[in-house]
Amino acid sequence: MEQTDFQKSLDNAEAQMRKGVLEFAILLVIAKKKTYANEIITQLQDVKLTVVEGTIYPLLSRLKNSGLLNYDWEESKAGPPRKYYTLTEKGSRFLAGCETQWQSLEKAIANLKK
Amino acid sequence: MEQTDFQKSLDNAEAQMRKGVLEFAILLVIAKKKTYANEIITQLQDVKLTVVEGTIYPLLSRLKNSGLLNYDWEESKAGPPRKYYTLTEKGSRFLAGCETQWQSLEKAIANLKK
DNA sequence: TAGACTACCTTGTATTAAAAGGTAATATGT
DNA sequence: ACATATTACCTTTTAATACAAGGTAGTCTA
Repeated sequence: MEQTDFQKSLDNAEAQMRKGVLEFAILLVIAKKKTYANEIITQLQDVKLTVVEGTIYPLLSRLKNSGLLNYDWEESKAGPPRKYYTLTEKGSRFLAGCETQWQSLEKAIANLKK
Repeated sequence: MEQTDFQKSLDNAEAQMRKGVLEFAILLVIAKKKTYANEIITQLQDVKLTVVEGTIYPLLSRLKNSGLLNYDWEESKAGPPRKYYTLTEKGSRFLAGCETQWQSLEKAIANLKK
């Protein structure tokens, strides 16, 4: 019971950290190559960043509406058509900004440990 | 107007990242030496992690209620008494868990860049 | 003794991740 | 050809929480 609560708090802390970089992580995935929602989820899973559909769809829409992403429909050989997302020029600039912020965050944590 | 929106989005992304590590950052500060709310705010400010009172008080209470922190009142030479926080044994274990998660997050981002 | 300063805390609001549920297109097995 | 499974899209509701704003009280100084 005690251990369970502790683990729950730790899981929550992990979730908080993950949330913080989610947008950044998604942009990194799309920057590498055009992809669609389910593939992004898999890619993030591979680096231990679990995200679910209910999270990613609204987020992709938000990024699209902000002009950071574009998409085009593409047929699939094994299922319904997919929305393939790419970065816009604005999205690339935004990603660059995120990288800077990420570095500054890494520096901040490193400094706090000193 | 365009530039303003862009900057707003970036600021938002920065805020998200900051939020994600806030709890971790606060624990790191307290781990170094016992401190009180306003001093924590200053310390975080010094490493470019801006936090305000309305954020930190509820958070400290939460951590206290979870058994991760303790506090004791101490007189001040220049103002009202202060609540000095320290890590409990459980808090130390929790912090260790956070460090592990942070490292795994750094690894995740590094992998996504490859 | 009035004002400034420092410290504590609470309430209301907005954002947003995640849970849960829903629609539709294609493929597969019988 | 029809039912089922799979893959893909999306929306609605809920809960957590950072921050803005506002409030109380102790201490110091002029």
